Amino acid sequence: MQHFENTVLPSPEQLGMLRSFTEQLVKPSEDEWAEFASCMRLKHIPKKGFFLRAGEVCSSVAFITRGAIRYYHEKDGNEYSTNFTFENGFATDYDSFLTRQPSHYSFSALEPTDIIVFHYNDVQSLYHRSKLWERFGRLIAERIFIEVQRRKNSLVFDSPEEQYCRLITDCPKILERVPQHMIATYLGITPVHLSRIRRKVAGK
Amino acid sequence: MQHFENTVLPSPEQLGMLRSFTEQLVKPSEDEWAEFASCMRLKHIPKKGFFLRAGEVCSSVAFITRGAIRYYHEKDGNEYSTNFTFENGFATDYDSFLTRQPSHYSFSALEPTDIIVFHYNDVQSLYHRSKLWERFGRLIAERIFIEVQRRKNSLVFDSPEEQYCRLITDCPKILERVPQHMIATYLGITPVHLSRIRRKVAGK
DNA sequence: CGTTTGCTTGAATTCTGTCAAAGCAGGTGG
DNA sequence: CCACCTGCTTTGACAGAATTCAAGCAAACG
Repeated sequence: MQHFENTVLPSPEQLGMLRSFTEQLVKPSEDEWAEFASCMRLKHIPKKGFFLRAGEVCSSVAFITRGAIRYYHEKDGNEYSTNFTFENGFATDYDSFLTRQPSHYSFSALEPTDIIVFHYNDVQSLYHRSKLWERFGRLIAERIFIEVQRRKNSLVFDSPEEQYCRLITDCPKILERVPQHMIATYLGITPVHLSRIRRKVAGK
Repeated sequence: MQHFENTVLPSPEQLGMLRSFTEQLVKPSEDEWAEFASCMRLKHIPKKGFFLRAGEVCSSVAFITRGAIRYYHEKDGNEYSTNFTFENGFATDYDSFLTRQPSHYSFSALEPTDIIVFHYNDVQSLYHRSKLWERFGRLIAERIFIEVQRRKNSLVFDSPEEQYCRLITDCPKILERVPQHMIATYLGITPVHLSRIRRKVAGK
């Protein structure tokens, strides 16, 4: 199997970011950490480059050490953004990753982006060999479940205006680093409508 | 801690349902299964009774052996249904269960319902003691993640009419066993609008 | 039988999208 | 330095979609 990533190791700084993140959930021993680290591959994605294109099976999970990745779906010639992930977050189509089905989504970099990549077979192998990494996998799955469920419910219960206001307080990174027309489709509305909502909210 | 469940054991039939479900994901030994079974508590919920009320912390996970449970959210005096679970499914506010925060949702029985209940401490104890149940927890979390993510994306990308048509084929149980006005809020629309969609779809 | 509950329908209102045009900034080349 | 792109946001006018309110029906139930 051919990998296009660099084979160089993550820098100490990059490793530190991932280790801090990981240790919020589990406390690996040095051996366990070494096992985890042996699965890492470094990759750089230039601005507007792709981590995944719709139609491909998502064969890896990426931890972002720098930059931002946007998830989007194409329909009728338009692009609908479904999520954004920044440094210190994981980017993947976990559905496609787990089910080995082609993804309906594309992932492209909004900024020059550095990621640490874990391939499917390596992840499954970690799960099988180690109770600790099995546990880590559970905690990650629980975490992203909660995230997507909260967002789903917000889409149903909250008006676009409420969602936008919540974004201002909960997730200012998105407002600062993502073009407005992408935020609009993320909220399920048109860029035109978001513009009007902003005017209305600003006038308060 | 006081439990209101019966202390009687599940019937062989109920146990069989849960075991079949479980063995789709993991293959427990007899000892492991016994450990699992020791955590079970039986409970009956009458029609219109509650499994959980908004404001309470969800302290358990329920496997439904008979009946149907509806999840809903109250806002501005209206009820918005977010999910329905039937026999052979798990019912819980997994967000509240995991985070130990009060739930924003109520769970009530649409029909007389029998459930097998697992309490938080027992579940966590299973996770800690056994790699197999840790794995089971991961697979369950992955499964419900995929389910809620697909539903979220359907809410954004599909028109109410498309969603309704999909429901007809993918989930006829809901149409047969859930009142229409609850389905409407589940689809993010008003009962009036769903009625009009039905007329339109029927005319084809 | 009368009441309740839930579904349908019509009319008026509000919300949201479409289309087209204009503004605004940053970047580039002359 | 300026003129001109180009990509993004804002605005206005209009059309279509969805909600609200209110009335009418039908089936289910005590």
